[in-house]
Amino acid sequence: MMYLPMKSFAEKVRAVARKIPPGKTMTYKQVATKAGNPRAARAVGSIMRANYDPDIPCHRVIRSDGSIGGYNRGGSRQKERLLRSEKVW
DNA sequence: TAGTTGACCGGAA
DNA sequence: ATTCCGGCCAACT
Repeated sequence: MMYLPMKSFAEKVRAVARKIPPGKTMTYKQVATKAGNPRAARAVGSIMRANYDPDIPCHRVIRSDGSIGGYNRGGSRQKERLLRSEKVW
C-alpha cells in the first residue's frame, strides 16, 4: 500500500504556529486544539521550546491567561518586545 | 517499557 | 493580585 506521511504531533504544531500572522496571537491551548489535541497545551510548550526555525513565529504563542510565557531567544522580555513592536495600537 | 521533564491550564486558597 | 497544586501530554532518557 501507499506510504502515508505520518506527521508527528510536533510537526502539526509547527505547521499551525507558522500561520499566525503579525499582530495576532494564539494561546498554547488554541495551537494544541488546531493541531488535533485540545489537551496538549503543555506538550505544545515543550515543542516550541525546542524550535529554532525563524520561519515559525513562536513568539506569537502566549498563555491562555494572557501572560507572556517563555521564549528561547532572548527570554520573555524579548518576546514581549516583539509582540509590542508588531502589534498595531 | 517506565520514568522524567517542562515556553501549560484551571481551579482553589 | 499572588502562589500552589493536580491533571495533562509529547518527547526524551
